[in-house]
Amino acid sequence: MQEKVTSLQVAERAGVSQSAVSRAFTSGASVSQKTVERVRRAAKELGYRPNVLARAMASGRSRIIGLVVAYLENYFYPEALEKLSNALQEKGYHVLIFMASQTAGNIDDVLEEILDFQVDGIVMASVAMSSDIASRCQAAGVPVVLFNRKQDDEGIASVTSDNYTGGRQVAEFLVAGGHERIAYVAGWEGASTQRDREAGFNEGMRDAGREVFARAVGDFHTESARAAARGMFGTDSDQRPDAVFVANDHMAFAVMDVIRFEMGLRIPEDVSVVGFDDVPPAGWPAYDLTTVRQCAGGMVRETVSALLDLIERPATATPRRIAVDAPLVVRRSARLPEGRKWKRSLT
Amino acid sequence: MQEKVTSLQVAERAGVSQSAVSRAFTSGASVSQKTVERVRRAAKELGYRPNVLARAMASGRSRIIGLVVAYLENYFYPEALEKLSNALQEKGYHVLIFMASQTAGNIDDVLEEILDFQVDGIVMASVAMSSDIASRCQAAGVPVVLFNRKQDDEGIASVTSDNYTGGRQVAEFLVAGGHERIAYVAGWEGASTQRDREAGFNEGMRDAGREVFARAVGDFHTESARAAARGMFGTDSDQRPDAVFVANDHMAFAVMDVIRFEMGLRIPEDVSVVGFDDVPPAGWPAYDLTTVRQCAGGMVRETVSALLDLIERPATATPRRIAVDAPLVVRRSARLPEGRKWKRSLT
DNA sequence: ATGAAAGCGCTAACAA
DNA sequence: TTGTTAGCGCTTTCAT
Repeated sequence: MQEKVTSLQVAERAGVSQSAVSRAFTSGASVSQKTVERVRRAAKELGYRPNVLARAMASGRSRIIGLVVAYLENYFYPEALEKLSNALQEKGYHVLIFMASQTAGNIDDVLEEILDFQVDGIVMASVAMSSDIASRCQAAGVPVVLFNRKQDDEGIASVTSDNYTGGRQVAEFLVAGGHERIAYVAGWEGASTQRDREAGFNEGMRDAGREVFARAVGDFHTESARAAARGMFGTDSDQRPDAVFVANDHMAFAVMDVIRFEMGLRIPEDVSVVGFDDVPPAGWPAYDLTTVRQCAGGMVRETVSALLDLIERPATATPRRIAVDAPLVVRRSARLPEGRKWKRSLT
Repeated sequence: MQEKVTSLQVAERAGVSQSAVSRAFTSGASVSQKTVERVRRAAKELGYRPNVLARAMASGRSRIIGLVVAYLENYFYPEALEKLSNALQEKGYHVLIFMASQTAGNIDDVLEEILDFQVDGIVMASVAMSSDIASRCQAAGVPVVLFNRKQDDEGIASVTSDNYTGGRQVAEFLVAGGHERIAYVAGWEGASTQRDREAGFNEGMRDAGREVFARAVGDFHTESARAAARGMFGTDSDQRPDAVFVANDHMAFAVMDVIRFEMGLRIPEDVSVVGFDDVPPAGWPAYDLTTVRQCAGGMVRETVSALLDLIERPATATPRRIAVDAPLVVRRSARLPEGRKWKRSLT
């Protein structure tokens, strides 16, 4: 087992001071090109690499971002996580993961643990955060960005899709499709995504002079969504919705399966289904789900940019609250309205 | 923004030495109960929490585990990641994520970055690692466990399913089902999982006095798998397989979709399909896929146990190479053989 | 541009 | 059990 190589040893070998070694590995430090080369060569010969932890200690900046994530069951999150980690790596930051159960107390504990690591910033994905928690981070001087959740509090940075407009579009689309009995399957009601999607949907319905025919709660979980669908569609044909907007894709798949395989109904002939997220399975032929796309790439870009701004320019940066465009992706799970406005999407 | 509270300040307030504070926060240290209480109280009043990075520096143990992961597209990994992170958190370790593209050079860079963090251990998931890389870690004194991959080298710890036996069972199952033309869709051929699954499958076929009717490579990707399926099933009925074993579920979904929606064939009446992994969508009614279950929970347990053993007992521990049982889960995507041996699974 | 020196906040001998 | 002391490996003034 190879001994640990320190900057001091490199310094000796290169015939410079230890600080020179430090500077040679610090971009933007004031060192001559010559020194850098000598140090770099000595370092290579010795197999030296700077110790990130020591650097973090001395500089007070760890270049670690804490990511709190509640559940990876929704396939939107793995994709987002992958992109987030990549984007941060490119900026020289790394992601320390914290799985949090939705249980209230847990988030608090997790937060303490995160702060213990002296992280430079925190991304909270799919976590309903009390403003109290946010202020604790502020107090500790650690910027936070909510990902795919938001808070009423203006002081808390967040990046979401434009859930409201997304929900609204679905209402317009289903009304235009000539549906008579349009229902809604809600996600977990503590989530801002759920609330905004439903609010937009309701507003769209109201503007069309329509009412939501039925509503059930699926809590963003497969089993609850199935139960909701059974209650909603297990009745006579004139009491049953002929279209349903489901608050996310993960539940929409469950709802579609109940409709087709338990109720024996056809999609979209008997029932149109629309989801939200556009996770990969939505594009698989077995579902071919019309849905509102959450652009993971765009959301991640905004998140990274907002967070790094807060970290690197704490004086001037203010918490952004961003809503990324969320276009409707028209596939075959829902009847296509007449007219050129609604065209089937190519993917 | 609250000032940083150090152990020294706590010590002063509690009227003890700074080391006493350190001990009060170290389990198993020799401190009197009385001191612990006084320190804890002072700490609470000041809002003090130990700085993990400083502790890591001083002790030489970061309690950080580096996780290298190549792609989260296969839904087996999100589940495994969630469980792994949780299991490690319980043991007081945390997970630092490194996304690696499959590109060869990239893994090397990523490895350097990981080592810079002075991680206590490394889990490499779904990464084909050269033994060279492994020995570099050994040299640096950092234990590595491969997750869902293995190496010929005996010195490298790994945890996989029993892919060989899994593949074998599939052959037996499909032969027992009375299939005449049994085909195989391979994953990326650089992966040990692919090779072991195929080897077991081939062996099972051979033992039954049968040959594999057709073979194509899907590289573990949706699009390649679709292409493979098109080539395989786009022919006359007597030249077309009546059963296919696909090297993982992710590809199996793509293959099923091509068979049903492009070729217009029925599953399992015309073609039986069997996958590998048992990711959640395999249980969804739209697929209802017969598959070999990779028990993520069990694999994670073994991984954590093997890794912590290596970390905490470096003297005695030897790299384990574990193969976790992988049972066949019988659903409706494949014709059920006669007899009591093969019973439909309940889930 | 370079070096000397003082920490960053903690752990770990060593003494007492 | 407790306090004292010496680092862990780096960054960062401050001189030069």
